[in-house]
Amino acid sequence: MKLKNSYFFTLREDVKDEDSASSNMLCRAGFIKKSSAGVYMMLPLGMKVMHKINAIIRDEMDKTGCQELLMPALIPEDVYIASGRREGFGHSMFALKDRKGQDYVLGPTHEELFAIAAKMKIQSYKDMPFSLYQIETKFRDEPRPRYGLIRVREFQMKDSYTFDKDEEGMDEAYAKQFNAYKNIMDRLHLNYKIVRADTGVMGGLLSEEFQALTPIGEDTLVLCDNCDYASNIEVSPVVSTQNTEEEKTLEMVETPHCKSIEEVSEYLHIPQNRCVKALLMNVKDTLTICFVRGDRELNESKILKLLGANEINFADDELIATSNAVPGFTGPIGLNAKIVVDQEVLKMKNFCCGANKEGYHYINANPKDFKYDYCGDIVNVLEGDICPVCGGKIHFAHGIEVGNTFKLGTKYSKALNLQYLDANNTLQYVWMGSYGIGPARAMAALVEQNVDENGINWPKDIAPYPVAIVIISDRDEEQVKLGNAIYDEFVQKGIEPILDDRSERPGIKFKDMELIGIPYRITVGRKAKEGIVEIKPRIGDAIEVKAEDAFNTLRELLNN
RNA sequence: CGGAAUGUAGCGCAGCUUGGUAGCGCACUUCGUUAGGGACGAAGGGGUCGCAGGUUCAAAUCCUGUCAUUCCGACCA
Repeated sequence: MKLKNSYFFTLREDVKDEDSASSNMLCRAGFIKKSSAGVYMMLPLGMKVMHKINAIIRDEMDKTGCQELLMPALIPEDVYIASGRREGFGHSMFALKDRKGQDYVLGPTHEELFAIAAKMKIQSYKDMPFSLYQIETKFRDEPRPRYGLIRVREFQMKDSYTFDKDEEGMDEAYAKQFNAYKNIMDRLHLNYKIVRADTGVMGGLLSEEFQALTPIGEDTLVLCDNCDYASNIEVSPVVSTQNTEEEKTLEMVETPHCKSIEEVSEYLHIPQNRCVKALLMNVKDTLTICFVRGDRELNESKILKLLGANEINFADDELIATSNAVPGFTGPIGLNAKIVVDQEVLKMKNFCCGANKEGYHYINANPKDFKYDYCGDIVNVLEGDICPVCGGKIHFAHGIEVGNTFKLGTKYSKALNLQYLDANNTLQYVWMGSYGIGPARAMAALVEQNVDENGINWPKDIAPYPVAIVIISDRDEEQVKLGNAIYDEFVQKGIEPILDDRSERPGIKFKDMELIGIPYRITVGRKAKEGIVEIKPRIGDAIEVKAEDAFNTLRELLNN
């Protein structure tokens, strides 16, 4: 690309309304531009990077024997009603009507259509295994788009689907895809962790996430100091220990105006982890009161799973009035409401909890003092908790979910009646897996991991162009001639460079190439007449080479 | 969906309290000087002040409504 006569611009100042290093830099460097909330234009430089990322993804998918196709984005709503997911996605689905009044949605993910496609092919067990993928635009009406390309409402996703006749086959297909995902992450040079995760709205048997590590990541990852345990906090089990001290006598004490657990803890000089707090929730319009250790927080996925519910909210005053609970002083003893107790609470002794009486708490409460309806692990782990695998200590990290793999089992084949005849001539359901990667998220995550005060620092294979040839002065004929000659040689030999042939001062050209993150710069300057140019990496010192050696030297640098 | 804020030139902002010729920096155009790390001088071009309604002789400014964007929550692959 020759910059003169190209669509190329950079911004000197930070961009308002961009809230992360990656989105700010990508906007300043002219890769992307926000169009509306959570919707971006992908500009030419951004497209270059997307193509490189997608090429790696396609290569690894093709290697597993996965075949590429393309599904529509515009899909009749019925398809999702049939699978039972229309309700599950709810408002996060973009919905519209055609001129005849027919209901359509814009696809948020495509299990249904792939199952329908599979139906056209699968009749017998001999028709499997096979796998399909696409790179397509997905639409999800996120309540709160954020962090540039990281949480958006319209985005490209590579999604693949595997079809097998039994669980064993699915496991094998999963392993192949999983391995391809590892290769993709490695080739993208992402710093990532693979963690166990909740299956969420996808359903199924197993979900693992490929998480790019960065402090702005929206997911909390639970890692062990000692072993390689790695899990998304939403499914990390809490390992609790039985308190063995002797039970004391239950006693009601005055705690005037102490509503929060912090206030109670401070007033009574009892640490928060020796208190039990109440969370007054609304589950299916029933007041559901959860009791957890004072310093814990409720884990939404865990409690929904325990109760078999889809949604949980805080209870309103009206709902609270259906019981004798006193907000701020709610305790499990003598409480007439649906009670869910965290398993850890049952191992506590002589704890403090609300007395269901304004201004009073109990001390020395014990599990034998109250009844409950449900018990389970319903809280988040904390840093310093015990690793469920090795007993070591756990710590947190934050990640961006770049990829996700699911063993779906027969959930969708059952919903959509995807069956085959086995060797005994009986109908069986197909076993499916689904696998997603967000290429633009990967791009944003890469920038988050590779950015400094001068701009982006792309990995060599991902950069929009691996090298920029900078002509110091466009009024120096020899420089212009040599710069163009080197450019032509590179193009002819298969490396596509940028040629900065603009009439700008050198400083501007250097700054721009650093901002957009070109890994190497060939500077054609004052020694051009001697046939000597400089090669400078994005970070590091320049070397001088003869112009005729520039290509080979650079190829070496790119390959090492 | 709750709480808060902001919409003024391509980008970043001031002006609004106290109504009276629409401004600054960057970017852009022309000329000159400059030329290996975001130059300097001079002269210029560019804006339905988010939109609609109201008050007023007069509205970027005051009032009402509305839309959009952002932040904190809730929510979320």
